[in-house]
Amino acid sequence: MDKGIEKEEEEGGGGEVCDIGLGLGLSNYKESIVEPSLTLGLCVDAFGLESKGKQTSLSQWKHCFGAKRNTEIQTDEAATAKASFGRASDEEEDGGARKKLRLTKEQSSLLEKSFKEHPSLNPKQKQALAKHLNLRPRQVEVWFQNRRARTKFKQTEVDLVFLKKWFETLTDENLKLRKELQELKRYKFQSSVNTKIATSTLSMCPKCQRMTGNDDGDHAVLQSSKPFFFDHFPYSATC
DNA sequence: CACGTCAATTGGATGA
DNA sequence: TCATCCAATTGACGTG
Repeated sequence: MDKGIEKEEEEGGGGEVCDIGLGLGLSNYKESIVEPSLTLGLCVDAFGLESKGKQTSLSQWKHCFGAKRNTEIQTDEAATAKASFGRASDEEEDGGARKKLRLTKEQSSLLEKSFKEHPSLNPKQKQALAKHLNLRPRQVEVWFQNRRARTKFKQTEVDLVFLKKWFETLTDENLKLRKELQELKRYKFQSSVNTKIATSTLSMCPKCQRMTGNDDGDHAVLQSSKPFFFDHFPYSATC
């Protein structure tokens, strides 16, 4: 699970929050962590709550520190004023309500380019990309996840169009085959009727051993050919 | 203001 | 147990 990381990262960058009033002893958290984490437990503990949920905790956090919003806005404005690549990674510095981050064109295009090269990142690539884009690794990871989801969705749409067309083709084919079958049945019936009529008026010539019509003294020979309906459908609909 | 987009979150599955 | 992925969802923001 990346929950641990998520927690660290999303709550990380909490330096400013820390500065504005959650003394928190964040330094106790992990000295090795570059971006000190603001654990919800701090707020929760402070109010004797047990909730571990992120959202809950965040709302508790907001609830607990109503003044935060101003700081948030200030932070945001400050962040917006920064250079493009610097902006995104500042997004969660307040550790408060989620704010919408828009990646810059440069960041997006580089991520796209990277995605085209390899739709999945190994940790090294992720780290390098994050460093290069001045984003947190988690942000890069999330971007790739969302990007894969978008790709899959688009592919599904393409597949859907293809399947619809295929379905139409098969429906047409099915209709053609049914018609052909009906015709064949009709001709078969007609043929059997004709045969009955023919046999009732035929007799064998004792001389040449061929079938002749009774009323035809010229030995009009009946060719033993294919039934007449055979060539009506030289090509099956399946061809 | 409804709606679309997209970064971010959540929770479950899976493999090492 | 941990890292990673995915699906579903949330929420901020831009736009018509």
